[in-house]
Amino acid sequence: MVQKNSLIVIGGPTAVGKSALGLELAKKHDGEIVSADSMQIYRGMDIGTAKPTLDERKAVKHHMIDILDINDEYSAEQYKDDADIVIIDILKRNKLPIVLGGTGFYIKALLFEHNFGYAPKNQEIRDKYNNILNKFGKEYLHDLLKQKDFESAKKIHPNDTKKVIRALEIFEVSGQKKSTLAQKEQKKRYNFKMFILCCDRAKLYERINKRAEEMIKNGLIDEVKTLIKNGANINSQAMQGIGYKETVEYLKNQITKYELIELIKMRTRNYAKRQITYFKGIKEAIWIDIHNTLPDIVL
RNA sequence: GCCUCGGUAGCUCAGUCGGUAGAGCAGAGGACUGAAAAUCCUCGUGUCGGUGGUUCGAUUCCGCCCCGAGGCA
Repeated sequence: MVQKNSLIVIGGPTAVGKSALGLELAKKHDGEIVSADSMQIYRGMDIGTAKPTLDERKAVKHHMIDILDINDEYSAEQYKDDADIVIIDILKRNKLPIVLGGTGFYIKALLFEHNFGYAPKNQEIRDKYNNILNKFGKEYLHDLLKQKDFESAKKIHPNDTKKVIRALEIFEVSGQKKSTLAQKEQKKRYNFKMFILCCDRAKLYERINKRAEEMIKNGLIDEVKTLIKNGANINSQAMQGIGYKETVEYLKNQITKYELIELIKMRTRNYAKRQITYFKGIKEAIWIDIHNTLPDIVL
């Protein structure tokens, strides 16, 4: 039996079969799904994100899906805040929250204390450092971080300018170093039991390839056309999703339809691999092979 | 039939003025603390199309053959 105030977490690479398991668990244990997916959160992105169908969402209540407009920005921190509200509400109604998704960073932000104090995104600061980057280069930017936060600079590779800039941003916004703010021991914010679904790599890639073909057949290209027609910014966070940015390239005649499909397959495989690596880093995770008979998860 | 250009890592191609070769992508592993479907790091031996010749030594030069693309007829 699950302790009071605890939740189930289901993670794993894309296309492994998380949704099906989540639905099954929710029905069995009177649960509700709290999606942890950085792309299903956007309205209008359905086919390319393999969003649960309306029927599925009618059968089991889903949260954290379709809550943003296509051009909205979002962050792991905001996800944590929004998901907290949802989870507290589910628990209040004596139901089981099932956090389910492939965005490991969101899951981690939700489950563990990060204690970053006040260091939100600041576009001006990012622009400033991006300008410095363009003018003086990666090494110069990294040297700046060395002066301000040597420990973080040591951890972040000079080529990883995105993370270098974020560390600089933290320092400038909060006046504190990222390296001292980051806690070594991550305190849990919830009682949870976490399952990571996985399977044989070759089988996973087969599923991914097949799903990419189906997305095209099911109208991904039209979905992207509609999004753009309705004002989607091609450079928005959402439109960087796999399948979306590639379809934009196709619509600009930069790649053929065949290339589009193969690109989506490849990028999704790359992504799945990164997801697996990310989840490997979470000690609490219990790994389950989906190809053995669907696991009977004892709560 | 003749001429030209190709045939090098799973793929696309670089290169070796003759001393057995290297990038990108793929693939594998890894990182990730307010952009995460993002961003970044590490890992490259393959009869250099085949076969003869020249040479101390050929993937590199020469001959012949096979395959592909184009041109002339």
